[in-house]
Amino acid sequence: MATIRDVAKEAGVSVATVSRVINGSGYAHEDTRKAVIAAVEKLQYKPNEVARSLYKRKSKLVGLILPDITNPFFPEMARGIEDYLQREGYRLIFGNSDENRKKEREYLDTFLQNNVVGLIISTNEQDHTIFDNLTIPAVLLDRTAGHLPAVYSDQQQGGRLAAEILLARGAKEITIIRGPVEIKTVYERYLSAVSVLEDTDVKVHILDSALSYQGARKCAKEVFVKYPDTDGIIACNDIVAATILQEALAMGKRVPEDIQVIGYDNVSFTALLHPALSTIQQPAYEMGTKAAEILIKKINQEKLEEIHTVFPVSFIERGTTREVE
Amino acid sequence: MATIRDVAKEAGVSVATVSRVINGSGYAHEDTRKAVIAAVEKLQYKPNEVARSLYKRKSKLVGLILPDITNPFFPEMARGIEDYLQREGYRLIFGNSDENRKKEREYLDTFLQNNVVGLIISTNEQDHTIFDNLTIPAVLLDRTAGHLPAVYSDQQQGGRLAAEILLARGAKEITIIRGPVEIKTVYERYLSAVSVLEDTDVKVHILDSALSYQGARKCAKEVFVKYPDTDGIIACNDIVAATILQEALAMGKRVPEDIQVIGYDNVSFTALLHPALSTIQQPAYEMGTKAAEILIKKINQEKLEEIHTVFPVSFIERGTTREVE
DNA sequence: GTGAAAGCGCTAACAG
DNA sequence: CTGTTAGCGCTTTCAC
Repeated sequence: MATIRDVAKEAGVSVATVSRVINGSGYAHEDTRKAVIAAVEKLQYKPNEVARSLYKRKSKLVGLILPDITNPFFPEMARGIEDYLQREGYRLIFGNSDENRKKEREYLDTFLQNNVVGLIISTNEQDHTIFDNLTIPAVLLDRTAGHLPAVYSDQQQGGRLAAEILLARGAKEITIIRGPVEIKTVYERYLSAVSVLEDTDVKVHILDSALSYQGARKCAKEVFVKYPDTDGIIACNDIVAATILQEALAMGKRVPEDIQVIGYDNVSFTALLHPALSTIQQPAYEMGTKAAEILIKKINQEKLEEIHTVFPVSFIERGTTREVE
Repeated sequence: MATIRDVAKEAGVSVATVSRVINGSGYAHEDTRKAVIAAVEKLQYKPNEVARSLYKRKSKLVGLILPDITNPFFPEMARGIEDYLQREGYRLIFGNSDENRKKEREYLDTFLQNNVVGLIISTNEQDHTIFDNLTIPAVLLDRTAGHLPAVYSDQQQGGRLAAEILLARGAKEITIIRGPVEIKTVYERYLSAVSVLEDTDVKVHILDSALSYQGARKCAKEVFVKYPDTDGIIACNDIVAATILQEALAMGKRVPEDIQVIGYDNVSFTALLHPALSTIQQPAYEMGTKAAEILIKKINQEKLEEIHTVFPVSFIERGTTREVE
C-alpha cells in the first residue's frame, strides 16, 4: 500500500502539500495540485483511514447494534441505514445483541475503541446509564427512550388500528397476543389495543408470546386450545400472526370467515402467505434511513428540530381480514 | 477516554510497562503488574484499537460484503459469521453490494483503508482480479471460485435431489425455474436438475426468474399461463417457490395433489406457509460459521486442509410434495 | 524488570 | 503557496 510519503516523493512535494490537495484544505498551486493528483492516480493511493482516525480522533465508522439480524424486521432497517450511510461515505460496524445488556456493552465498548463517530442502536436498556457518558452521538431505533434522539413508529396508533379494524370487521371474541413486556414498543401497542377493546362488548383474551419463530409456534398451539372460539387475533408481530394463521388453517378454520388475524410490521413474507396476511405496517426501511440521517446531522453538529421522530403506521389489508366496503 | 499514559502515571510506571502487562508480552514484576491492573481498573482504561491498528498494521476488523441483507437467505449466514467472529474478538464491518462490482470494489477499498484483517464476501466476480492483489486473507461465501478459499453447499446434489424427488412423487410435467445465470451456484443447481430430468420421459419446461420478491411475482404470474398443466415446480429459491405456491393456491389448485413445489434454501418463513414448503436446505448458519472459522485460521497463518468446503444439502419434506412411504 | 525513544500514516499549526 | 515538525495512542526494540 502506498503511503502519503510515496505520493509526496512521486509528485516532488512534501507530505503536507499532498494532504492539502487530498483534503481540499489550504491553498495549492494548480500545477502542484495536478502533479499530486497524477501521483495519487499512478500509485493508486488511498489514504489510510486508521492514521486519519487516530489523529483526528474520529473515524468514518458508525456502530450499529441490533437485537438479531435474523429477525426479518431488522434487515429492512439495517438496509435503510446502510444505504444512507454508504452515500455519505460512512461504513457500518455491526453486532447482534440478542437484547442482552452485556453484549450491548461489549459492542459499544469495542466500537468506541475503534473510534466510531456515531451509534445507532435498538435497545431496551431502560436506565440509559450506558449512554449518559457517551461522547459520541447516538440514536435509538425502533425503541422509545428519554433524552436521546429516537426514531420509532406510532405504537399507539398501530395498536388502536388493529383493534378498530377487527371491531369494524365484526370480530366478537378477540385474542390479543402480547409480546415481551420488556420491549416497550411492543408493550405499548398491546396496551393501546386493549384500551380500545375494553370499552366494547367483545370478549377479549390475552396470551403471551415471544417474538421468535419458536415462541410463536408455542403460542399458536396454545391459542386454540385455550380459546377455541376466538374469531379475531391481534398479533404482536408478523411471525406470530403467520404461525397462528397456519395453525388455524391446519385446523380447518376458514380465514377470514371463521377467524381474522392481523399481524404487525409488514415484513416482506407476509405478502406471500395464502391468504396473504393483513397487517400493520411499520416503515422499517424509512425508519432506518431517518435514523441514519439524524445521526449524520448530529455528527455534523447540526441542530435537530425534534428529538423524537415518530412515523405513522398504516393498515395493509390483505386476505386475513374481511374487507368491508 | 483514558490513554495508556494516564494509566502509566496512575500506576507510577512507564507506558512501555503498561503495554507489556496489558498484552502479556515481556516480563513484569508481580507487584508492578498488580499496580497496572489496578490503574486500568480504576481508570476504566480500554486500549485505543485505532492506535494499535496503526502501529501493527492490522486490526480486529473483518469486512463482510453480501449482496443484500434484505434477502432472507443472508441474515442467517451473517449471523453465523458474526457469532463466530464475536467470540474470537473480531468485529464486522459490513456492506451490501447488490451484486454490483463497483460497490464491491468501493467497499473493499474502504475496508482495506480501515486495515481489516480479513474479508468474507459473496460475489460472482469471475475474473478475480480484485482479489489477486489482495494482501489479506479472503473467503468466498455461497459462491464458487477458483483459487480462493470458499464455502458453499453442494449445488449439484441440491438440483439432483429436487428433480429426483419430484420424479419419485410422480410429477409428469415439471417446470424448472431458472434463476439468474450469472450466479454460478444458482445456475449449477439448475443444470443439475435438468440433467436428471432429461433422461426421463417427463415433460420439462424452463422459465426464468429473478431471486427477488418482485421478480418472483412476475414469474409466478407467467408460469401458469404458459404451462397451465405443469404439476411440479422446481424453484430457484424459496421466495420464488412461495410466490408460485401462493399463485397456485389462488387459482384453486390443490397442493400437493394437483401440483407439487420444491423450494431452495429453507429460509425460515417456509415453515410458516400453508401448506408448509418442501425445500432443499442449505445450512446457511453453519456455512457462515465455517467461513468465519476458515478466515480466522488463515489470519492466524494456520494451514488449511482444503481450499473449498462444501456442505451437503438436504431435502426438507413438508406439505408441498406428496410424501411417499 | 523497566524506561526512553522511535515510528505506524496522517493532519494541522507554524514558518518561511 | 509550500515545507518542517509535532503529535494522535500505541507497541517494540534497545539500553540500562
